[in-house]
Amino acid sequence: MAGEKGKAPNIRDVAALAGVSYQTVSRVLNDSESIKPTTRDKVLAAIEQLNYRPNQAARALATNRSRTIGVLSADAKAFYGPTTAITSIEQYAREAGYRISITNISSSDSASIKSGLDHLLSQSIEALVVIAPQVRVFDVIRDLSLSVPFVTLESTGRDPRHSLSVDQIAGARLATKHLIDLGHEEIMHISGPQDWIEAEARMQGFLDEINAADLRVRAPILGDWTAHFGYYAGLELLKFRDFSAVFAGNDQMALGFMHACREMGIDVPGEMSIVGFDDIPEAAHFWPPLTTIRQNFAEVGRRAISALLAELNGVTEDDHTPIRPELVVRETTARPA
Amino acid sequence: MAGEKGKAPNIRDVAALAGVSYQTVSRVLNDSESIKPTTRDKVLAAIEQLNYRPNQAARALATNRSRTIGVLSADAKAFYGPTTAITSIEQYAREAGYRISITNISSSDSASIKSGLDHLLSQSIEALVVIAPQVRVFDVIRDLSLSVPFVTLESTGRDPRHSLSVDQIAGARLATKHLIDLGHEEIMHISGPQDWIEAEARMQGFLDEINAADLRVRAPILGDWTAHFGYYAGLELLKFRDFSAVFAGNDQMALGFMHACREMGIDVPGEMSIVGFDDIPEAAHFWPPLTTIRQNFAEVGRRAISALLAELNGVTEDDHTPIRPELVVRETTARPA
DNA sequence: GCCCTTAATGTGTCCGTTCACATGATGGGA
DNA sequence: TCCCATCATGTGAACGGACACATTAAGGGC
Repeated sequence: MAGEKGKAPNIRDVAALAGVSYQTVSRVLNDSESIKPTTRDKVLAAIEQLNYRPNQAARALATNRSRTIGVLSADAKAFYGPTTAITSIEQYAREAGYRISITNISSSDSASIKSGLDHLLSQSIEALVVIAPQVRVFDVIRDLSLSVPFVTLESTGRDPRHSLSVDQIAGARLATKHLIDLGHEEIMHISGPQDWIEAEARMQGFLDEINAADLRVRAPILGDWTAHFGYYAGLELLKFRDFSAVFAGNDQMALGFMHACREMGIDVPGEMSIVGFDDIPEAAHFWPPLTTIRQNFAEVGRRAISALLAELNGVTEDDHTPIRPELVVRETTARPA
Repeated sequence: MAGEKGKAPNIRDVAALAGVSYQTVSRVLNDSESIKPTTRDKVLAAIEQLNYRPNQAARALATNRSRTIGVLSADAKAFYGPTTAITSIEQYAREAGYRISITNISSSDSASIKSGLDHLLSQSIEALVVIAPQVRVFDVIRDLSLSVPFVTLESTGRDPRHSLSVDQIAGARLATKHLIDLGHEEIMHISGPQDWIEAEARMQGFLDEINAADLRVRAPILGDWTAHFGYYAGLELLKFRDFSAVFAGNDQMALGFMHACREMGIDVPGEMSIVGFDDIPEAAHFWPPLTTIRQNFAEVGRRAISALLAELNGVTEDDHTPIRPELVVRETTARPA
């Protein structure tokens, strides 16, 4: 209401109104020690009256702390996981007095990664979360020899000090083992894009388990995470019905694959078992409800911030135990015919 | 590699190395007129060598421009739309040299809205995009009498100067009319939460069309956007099979409803027609593939930034024509039995 | 060769905040 | 009554840039 005109009030305006020095106001803002309650109240009243907000840019400049955490995110076509993680990151960061700055990169070539990273770095971020688990991102990061703490949300153990994630390999093994335990011997894997670490890890888990059971290894199909891909891949693959189960790299591709099954007149799970990955909220309502691997994305986000804050505060946090994924059995898997 | 130690280099370090004054460096950075090419190259070389990055906080302080656009986003349970819009906003903002700062609010009570807005405002954002179309957000914004340009992504025409969106009412009418044209006379609507403007608008469109056709109006069910809700609502509603078609407020609720249909042994579309809203990428692969209303979220994001930038540059942009949604007919709708 | 214009570059100040240090009140012990 | 610790508050600088203005070098007309 008041002071609607001209410049925003600054700390000296507040000081003048409260009849104290600007330093006193600063002390109140940063609730330092040794402020007489009466003065504090006066200052607070002045702040209120002027609708004063501290200028973050000035504060950042003076303290040399931006209180910003950068998030580098891949332009994923499957939204659920990354979005959940980012929301959670934002929440915990804000609670800790940080803000986040997000940059999306649309392709994984190093120029675009570099430009995204540059955009972030130029904001003097204090820490970095990378949710763009494309292999190449790591090379770029290594080249830049980042001076800020960072974590990447993945789990292949390439760089265990900086990575943090649901254990993708374990999840993939869980999924594959479930199919094997049901008696399937010819299992197909529809993977995510080759340059995604998550995709690589899930494929790894799949292969590990197949080998452990001494089954025939089939070359996985490389997809792009979308339901569309799962559908078209299904149409192709199902021309030769030489497999009885599919482990899809994510729920969307599983959905597309089921669509193809229906169109080809193949019963799920009677003639074909399917397992997805992620447990997106819709998965329980697919037809049939999808058996899948649940991962706790929000927890990943929480831990990311917690790890970064610890590092910012000089504490080394050693809780790099991967978060365990969980098999959710619904109705797309059964014993082979 | 070089200068790995201590403080980040500043403009004077660059100037010293290049053998010019700091002002010359500043000119190169802002590519002002009148710089001798030789000098520019020297400066550029020094920048490169020191791996210098301008300090955004200092720049913001000096220019009184944060180059930040705030995004206030609801913690939506249905991710596709908002996420797509945000990604698009980020992209276009970055192209225009702005960064975005996102704040998620998890509930729509005014305290939480206010705190989210405060968080944003304290970063001296230059403009604001609100993707939290809860009714109450508007009241808070009005109370604060914001001094920055803002747009909200909705379309009820409450505040036409500041709103921008796919025309939700038209979309809902399209969906409803499609059902009516097929011959349905008892049509149910499962709406989004009452405090969401989008939900209100879709309901409005539904009612308009029902009235226009002189059909019986049934009280819509108030949902929460999730597939779970659609499912449980379906289980309840289908006890009384006194309707032959459903218009769901979004695709997720439609999916859950279809799940319920199947469980109750009701054939879709034979005995029950269903239309969703949004056209999420998975909708084409639901079983049966979902008839729905497509809206172009990315375009909404693009226009939001474009409108804000225009306002920041003093141009008034009058292109508030709502973006037309589109009916996508797939396989969940048919003539009533 | 001189003066004036203009292109190219340099100097002082300010942006709003915090930090290190300085100063002013208050009061208790001798 | 004086002094010194302690609490409370004030003062000058600095952070890293941008802007307004000042200055210097180069070029053209006479």
